[in-house]
Amino acid sequence: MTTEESILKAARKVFQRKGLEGARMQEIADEAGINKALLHYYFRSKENLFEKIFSEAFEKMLPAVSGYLSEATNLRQFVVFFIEKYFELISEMPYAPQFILQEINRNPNLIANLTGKFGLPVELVKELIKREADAGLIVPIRPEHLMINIISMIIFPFAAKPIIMTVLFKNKQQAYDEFLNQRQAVIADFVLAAITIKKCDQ
Amino acid sequence: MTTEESILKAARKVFQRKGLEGARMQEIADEAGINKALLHYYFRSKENLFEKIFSEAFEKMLPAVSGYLSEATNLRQFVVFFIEKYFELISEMPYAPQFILQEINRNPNLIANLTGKFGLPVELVKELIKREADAGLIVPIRPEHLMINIISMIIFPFAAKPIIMTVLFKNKQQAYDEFLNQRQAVIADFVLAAITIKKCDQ
DNA sequence: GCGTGGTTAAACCAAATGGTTAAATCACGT
DNA sequence: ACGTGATTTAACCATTTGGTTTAACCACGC
Repeated sequence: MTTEESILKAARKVFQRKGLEGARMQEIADEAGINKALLHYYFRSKENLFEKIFSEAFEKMLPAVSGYLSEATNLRQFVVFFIEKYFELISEMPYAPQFILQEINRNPNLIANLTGKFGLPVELVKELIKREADAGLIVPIRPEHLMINIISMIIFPFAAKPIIMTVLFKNKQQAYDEFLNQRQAVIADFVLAAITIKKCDQ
Repeated sequence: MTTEESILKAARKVFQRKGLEGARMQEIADEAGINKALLHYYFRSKENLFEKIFSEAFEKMLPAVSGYLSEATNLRQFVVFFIEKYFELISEMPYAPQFILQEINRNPNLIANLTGKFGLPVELVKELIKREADAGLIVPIRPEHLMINIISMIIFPFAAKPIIMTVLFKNKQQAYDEFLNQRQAVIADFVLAAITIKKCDQ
């Protein structure tokens, strides 16, 4: 691992836990196993480094999903595939959502710089919903609600990990990890059950 | 409104948007329409003021719900009532969840001071689920997953407001507010549809 | 009128922090 | 051996920021 990589790794960790204002350059240097001078030798300023970490996280979290989804031919397929992909994504960067939300909350301008570059496949979902609702296969639901429902159920337990672990699992790390692992399947079942109209062909 | 109240109101606003480290005492004073000297005259230190705002938010968000829920006699009732109450709560303090999550993420010790004072009605839900699943009324589901699913779908759209408003609603405040208003009913329908087993008595 | 407590203004202090600098060292290929 | 870029050390600077202090002011009830 090059020095630059270890700096970025350290910056990711510190920024994502503490936020821009809470992070200390010294802490990032320590975490990277180098000193402050070298840190500035690589990345001139805190803002500079932060901007790299933030946009990296932002770009990874949003558009990654929408890309390979156009293939879905029915809603069930879409839902299962979407949940699978998004779960993979967030498992790799569990702190990113909380980090992004906090920083945008603190400085809404951050969103302006990145707007337009991304999107959710609302149009596709809208079409799938319309077609299958007309065919009596699923309950009609606004695509925005469906998407947000799914994303909420995936992201929130990662963002709220410390609280949930305390309130629901007596701080047992293992019990919580097991809980998280179950969720991909649980959410898929939950969503499909919620939107599917069951046939009564008895 | 007394000076103390206006300080607390200002502190709530600034702390919840910027976090402990991002907040400036001067900004809180300005927001309250007073000067820094008076701010310290009322609340000796930043930590002191922050602690008040944080534990206030924390205590309001968690246990408020679990109290008046023991009355529920069936799961449907519980779900509807829980969603209604939690929605009321969060509508009054939409920034609280994001704030709490961020601060706990930054300093996990914050959770230790408050542990044990609260809880979610998992036992009650577990009983209701068991009874009605045995009776073939609902799909069996771990109570923890059900609770987290519901809470996720309620909280997340508030926490992610700026992003969702941009990605899904072209920054139209009105469209987003309308979306949020729909969610109480949408979530209730969604959850009930997900857990209910429909009778085929044709 | 007078004291008391809320309030302001402005200057001030000490600590923390982002950032710089200078000199020395180290590792490496040439 | 030499040079170059990476790295360290340590001191240093300027700014920000939480917090204090002092004096004056104001409104109020007694």
